[in-house]
Amino acid sequence: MPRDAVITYSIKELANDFMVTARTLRHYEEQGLLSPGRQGQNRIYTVKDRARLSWILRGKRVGFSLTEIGDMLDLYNLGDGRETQVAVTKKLCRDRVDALQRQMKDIRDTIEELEGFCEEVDSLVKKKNGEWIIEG
Amino acid sequence: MPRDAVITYSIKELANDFMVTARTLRHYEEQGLLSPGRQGQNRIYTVKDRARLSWILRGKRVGFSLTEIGDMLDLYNLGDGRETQVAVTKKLCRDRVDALQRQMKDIRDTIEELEGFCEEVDSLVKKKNGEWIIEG
DNA sequence: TTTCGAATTGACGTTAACGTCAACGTTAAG
DNA sequence: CTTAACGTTGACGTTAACGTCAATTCGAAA
Repeated sequence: MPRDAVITYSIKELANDFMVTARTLRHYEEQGLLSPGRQGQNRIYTVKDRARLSWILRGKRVGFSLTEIGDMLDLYNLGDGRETQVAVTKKLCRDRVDALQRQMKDIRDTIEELEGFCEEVDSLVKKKNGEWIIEG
Repeated sequence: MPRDAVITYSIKELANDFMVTARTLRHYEEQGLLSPGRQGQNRIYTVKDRARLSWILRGKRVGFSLTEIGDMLDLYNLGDGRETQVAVTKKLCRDRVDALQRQMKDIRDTIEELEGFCEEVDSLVKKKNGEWIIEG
């Protein structure tokens, strides 16, 4: 029972919730992607850490490496509004978006190809049946 | 100059065309993804090999592993029209398509987030300028 | 107080997808 | 004939993203 009303998670809780191992969370921390607080020696994860992890995992699913994800998370840590930094950040952002859009096209094409193949298989079977071929 | 009118490619030609190394093509062959003919000792790639390679690389771009891509290419080698095999093949196909569609959603979400962040950065700068803050 | 479960920190192992390098064969040009 | 360019087969190296295991430590329950 939490003494305060602050929602936190143990490493295993968070790991289970996101279907990853505790080792994975420690690894992400080693890589600087997460930095949970400590309660004594143990890690305690907040809701913000949760959101961050969610972002990380989605990044992975779309094919980014951990270092790339780290870079993207760093973008959020601007703080200083130096004009050049802002410009750089926005360019990186747009580059990412472009890459993702190219990836979407690839996926669409692959889906089409797979569905086309699926139909091909169907018609192949029907043809066989049409010629009264019961089994190959 | 080719003696016949059959279009073929050397390993380096193909590699250059697709912006990969020769080693990569040999690696794909080791993994059974490609099986070019030989002219003496040298590999000769046909137009079919080209198409296969194109498929492989697109598969990579959408996040499949080489073994997964190999499995998918094997689907095309049905030949035997055994009913069960056909069913299995179609299920694998559909599973792939589902996975790809989930991936598309992830990508769309990520794009949204990135664009949202981009605008956030913009408004942050304008605010600063509105308050006559030239530089952070 | 002992014991148990959950967490921690090293540190080394593993897999995928190539990179890199050595040693060698072939062919066309000078 | 010899050099260069291109190709070949091992075979070992590398990086990323964790897995795995050993040796603790800590807090709560029996």
